[in-house]
Amino acid sequence: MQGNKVQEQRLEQLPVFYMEQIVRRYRQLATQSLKSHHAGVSVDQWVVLKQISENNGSSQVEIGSSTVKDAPTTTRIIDQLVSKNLASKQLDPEDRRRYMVFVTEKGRQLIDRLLPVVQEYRQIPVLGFSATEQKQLISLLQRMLKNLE
Amino acid sequence: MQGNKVQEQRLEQLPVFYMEQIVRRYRQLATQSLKSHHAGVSVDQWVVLKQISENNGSSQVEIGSSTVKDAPTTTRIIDQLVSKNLASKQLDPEDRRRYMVFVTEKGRQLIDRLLPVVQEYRQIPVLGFSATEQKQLISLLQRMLKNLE
DNA sequence: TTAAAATAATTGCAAGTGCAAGGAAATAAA
DNA sequence: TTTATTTCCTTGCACTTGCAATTATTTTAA
Repeated sequence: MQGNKVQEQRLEQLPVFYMEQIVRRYRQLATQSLKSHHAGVSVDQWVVLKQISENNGSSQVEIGSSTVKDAPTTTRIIDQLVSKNLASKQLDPEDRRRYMVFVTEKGRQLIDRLLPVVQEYRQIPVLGFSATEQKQLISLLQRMLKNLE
Repeated sequence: MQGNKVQEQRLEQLPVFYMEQIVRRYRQLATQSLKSHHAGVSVDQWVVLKQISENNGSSQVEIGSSTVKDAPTTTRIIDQLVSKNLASKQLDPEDRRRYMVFVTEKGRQLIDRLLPVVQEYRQIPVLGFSATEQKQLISLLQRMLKNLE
């Protein structure tokens, strides 16, 4: 029976299988690290806050596209930052559909304080990787992403 | 000001940044593919169902550990499969804490029907990858995972 | 000028996930 | 035996996320 059996494929041979675990554990690690430093922000909030600071005054869609999050998610995260007084929104007078998003002074201070913390846990997954290996990895990942577009 | 500025790190240099996108798009692709073939099961349900079929009669913790999902998630997915008549649970008479999980005939038929579909979309992310590159990738991912343990 | 289409942001909802807590049964220790 | 610990599974809750629908505004086309 089943003479034409398709070749079996184990989960352990699927890159995505590992990636799911890596992403999950990495997020746990990051969450934990932020918490232990009393960051007061989640991983996503951190990423968006940092991105705002690098594009101060840009719109929510711009923030969203640079962090690769959809519009509703971006809205919600920014609102969380605003309610924590780390960011502020201001209607763009030249296009009243848009909000210009800014980092507050408190937000900037938080960034300065957390930057070294973040830099540190970001290195953990690639501990022991040579520069070449890191580039290789990134390149492979970019190709995968392209395949999925 | 800020003379000792930490070296900036762009999101585009973070492997995890790509992995999140890859995982997300891959899941979308898989979901869509299953739906277009009227699978009637989600991606996670598929993975668990397949895993059950390869370890017929094993307990939920065993299923969970082989798919790397936690106990509550495993319970819920299995219950979904049971309610769809694709799997069945049966108390282990020798250890009445455990349930032995089985694939039903309907479940087995579904697996046979979906296997080629799944095999196909699983190849998409690594299209154009040589065997060597795939091995390299897996190896790098395994090292990352180890770093995170 | 008016109508249609596109864009920015928001809201609501269904579904999934992680985590903590709890119940039942088995095992180990007292 | 009795008690304590461990294991397997389940339940509840808070939180996130993807998706569809909606509003307000701007841009394009008629």
